[in-house]
Amino acid sequence: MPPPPKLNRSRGPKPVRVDPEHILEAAERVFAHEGLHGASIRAIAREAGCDPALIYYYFENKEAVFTTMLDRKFPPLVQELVRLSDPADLRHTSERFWEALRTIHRHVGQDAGFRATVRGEMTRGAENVQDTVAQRVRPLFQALLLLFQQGVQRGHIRPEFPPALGVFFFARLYLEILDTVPIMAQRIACIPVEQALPLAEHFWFELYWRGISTRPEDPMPFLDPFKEAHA
Amino acid sequence: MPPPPKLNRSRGPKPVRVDPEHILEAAERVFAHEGLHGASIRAIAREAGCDPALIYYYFENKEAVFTTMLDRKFPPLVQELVRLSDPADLRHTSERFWEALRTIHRHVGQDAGFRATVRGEMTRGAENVQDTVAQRVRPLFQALLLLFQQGVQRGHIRPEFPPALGVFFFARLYLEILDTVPIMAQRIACIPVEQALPLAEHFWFELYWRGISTRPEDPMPFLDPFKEAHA
DNA sequence: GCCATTATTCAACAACTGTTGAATCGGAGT
DNA sequence: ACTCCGATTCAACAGTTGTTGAATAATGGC
Repeated sequence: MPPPPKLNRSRGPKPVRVDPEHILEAAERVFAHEGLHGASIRAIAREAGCDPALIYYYFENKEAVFTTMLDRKFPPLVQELVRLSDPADLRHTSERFWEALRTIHRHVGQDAGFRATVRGEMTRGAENVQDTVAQRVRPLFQALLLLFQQGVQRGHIRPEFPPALGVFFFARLYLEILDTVPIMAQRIACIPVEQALPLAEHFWFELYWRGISTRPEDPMPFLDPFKEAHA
Repeated sequence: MPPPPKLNRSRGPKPVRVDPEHILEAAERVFAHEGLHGASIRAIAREAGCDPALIYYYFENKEAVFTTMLDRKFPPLVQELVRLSDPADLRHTSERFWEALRTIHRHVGQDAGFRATVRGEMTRGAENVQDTVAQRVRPLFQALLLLFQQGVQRGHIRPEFPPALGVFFFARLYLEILDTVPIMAQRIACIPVEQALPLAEHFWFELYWRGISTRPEDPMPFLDPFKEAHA
């Protein structure tokens, strides 16, 4: 008796092609909750609505999916920050830094998964993954460094503050705020989550600028004031 | 032919008993690199030099190992911070905050794994694990909040700064510095790692205090100055 | 010397992981 | 009509995971 003709009618091209883009978007969502290590190929495939093997058809392995995802996210952000650090921009340094903050917010503010992944792989990931991430972060760091140094030259920023540290505090700690303020607000401090983040951004920037500024008490008119009660 | 008498002489009590303490210490080391999700019972057992099943003899499951570990670490830290927030302590608020920073450093500064785990499970962990962690963090938060509020009352801290945010920035961002400065120094900014962390702590505190202080320009004599060149 | 208890391991379970080779289907080219 | 190729899936691989039930050895009490 010949084996019953398995009704694998599902093989072959689908009505709508599952292209790499589609897989990357699914991967992003899955990496979000799980991190690089925790996100399984099967979970990504499930999210993308295809078979795990199809992912290997388009990508060499799991790590390639991850790095390709990075390469889609980082360049636009870096480009915008590079434009911001143009020496011809003569606005006050505090305002340019505020703009930098908003730029970062626009690019990665909605994407907790991306941030968690980058941070996770940076601090805990395997050696080569750390390198991969660091490579992408470095130009971002360089752009902000330029901005910082211009601030020192123009007398807006305290010259004794180590620029590398200044940039690190600005960017990395801001990401940390995006990541943890919602959770802390909810679980520890019992602040309504929607108010927590804008409030935190405002006061983080204020604190930061006072910290590095040569004239900490100067007003920052471009910052919308939060006059209402604070928890 | 009867099955050969398996020479399982290794069963039964060992010459030295593997007590729960020993397992917890091993678990701490393993959670360090891997996080709660990534650390396997088998890896912990290997580190402790026993069989995985023995861990289930002492602990209900993996999560129980984790929470027991938390319960050994948190209380001493909290206790010390509570002592620090005693209203009878009349030193200047900046000095007390600096002491709080050093206290945190003493308790969790050496233990990157503990920090990574707490942070990881807090932001990414399952719902109930998040609760577990939050429960342990809350008293710590409360102690620092008290310190902050005393600072406001004594006129040292800007009253318009939301206290919850102030405390959050202080503690959570400091942990972030402990975690990421070494890596950033090495991979991005190319600063020697040994110098990076003390430098970062110093300037973080300075920045923070200027940010929340009513008199940001006042000197802080208790801070050892870093007069040497900064990268 | 027997017995119960305690500490320890073994061996297996089912579920999951990254990855691969072969199979299949649909359409384009000729 | 035939062939070829790109897109897709199936089924399996070897490994790892959390967890458990039974087996075993040493120890202490009687």
